[in-house]
Amino acid sequence: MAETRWLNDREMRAWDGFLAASALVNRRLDQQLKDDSGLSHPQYEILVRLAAAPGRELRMTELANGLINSKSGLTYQVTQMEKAGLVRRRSCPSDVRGVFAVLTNAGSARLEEAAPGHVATVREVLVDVLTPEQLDVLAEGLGEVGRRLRGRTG
Amino acid sequence: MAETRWLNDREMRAWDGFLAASALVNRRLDQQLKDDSGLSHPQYEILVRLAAAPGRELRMTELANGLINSKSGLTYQVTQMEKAGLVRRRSCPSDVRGVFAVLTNAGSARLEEAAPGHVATVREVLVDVLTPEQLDVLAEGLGEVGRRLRGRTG
DNA sequence: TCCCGGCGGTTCGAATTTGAACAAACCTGA
DNA sequence: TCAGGTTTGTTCAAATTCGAACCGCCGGGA
Repeated sequence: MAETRWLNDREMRAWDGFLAASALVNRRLDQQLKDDSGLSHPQYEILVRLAAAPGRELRMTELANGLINSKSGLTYQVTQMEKAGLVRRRSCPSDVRGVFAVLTNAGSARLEEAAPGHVATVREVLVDVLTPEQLDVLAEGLGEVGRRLRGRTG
Repeated sequence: MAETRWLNDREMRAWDGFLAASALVNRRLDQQLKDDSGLSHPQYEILVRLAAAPGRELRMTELANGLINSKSGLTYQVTQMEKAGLVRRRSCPSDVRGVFAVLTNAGSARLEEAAPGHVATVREVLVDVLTPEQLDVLAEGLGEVGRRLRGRTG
């Protein structure tokens, strides 16, 4: 076991800041979405992804790989959203095992309804707090962080 | 309702990056801690805070305000950790309602044991991925984000 | 002294999350 | 054609989370 390289002051401040911001932002987002739209953050993310997907549908696995949650977690959420009429399941014609999650019109409407408030909160808690230069650094740095982590199974 | 100011490309990239990194980093951290030390990330955070506190003890409320989780969530975790012998409850002499969470020697030992692996992972997923300049921007920018959010009740 | 609003923690129930186990279908190579 | 390993999505039990309700206690003012 090599000698531990502890974090110096600069590194510690960055790490603490990241961790705290991460927790607080997520909490706030969840709260705002639930209060204003009755959607959880994971559910909102699913709607966004489906809305952006060609044909407004995605395979369960693709959806899970996005980042949201584990496979089983996704199954749960999609089931909930299906009950709420926001999403519909469609079996894949070329692979019997496969399942598409399809965005319904109701789901699309719900998303459009929730989006403005969500964006406003995103600005309030993060985007409008930072300068354009800071935003660029964030995009580049954290983008790389995410890229390196993506692909690991959970 | 004012016109919605949607996110431009730069803002979107920053936001996506932040969100993805946040989720992925947290997932990875949780996994590493659990695998190597049998601690959850919340539990690790509690140990760190207590270790840094004068007398190695903190009031429940102070601990909850840190950021971890809701009051009830903290009650749950402290109970778990008490069962595991990592922490002990001590009632506050000057206020019957008050409760201190106190770090035990076992808790302290457990933390020292877990820390090297944790720090290594923190470096691997974030700190060593970024340049010193990026770390500074992160610390400053996200520090401000956190500061603005802190103090809201969950 | 007594009353009342607020604080500190816990308890409760409901919702959500996760990993492991599972069953079925797919695909590759012999 | 067939065996074997892999992929897909679901099910299951267990752990964790949250918010709301709750109880007892604190402190200030009448």
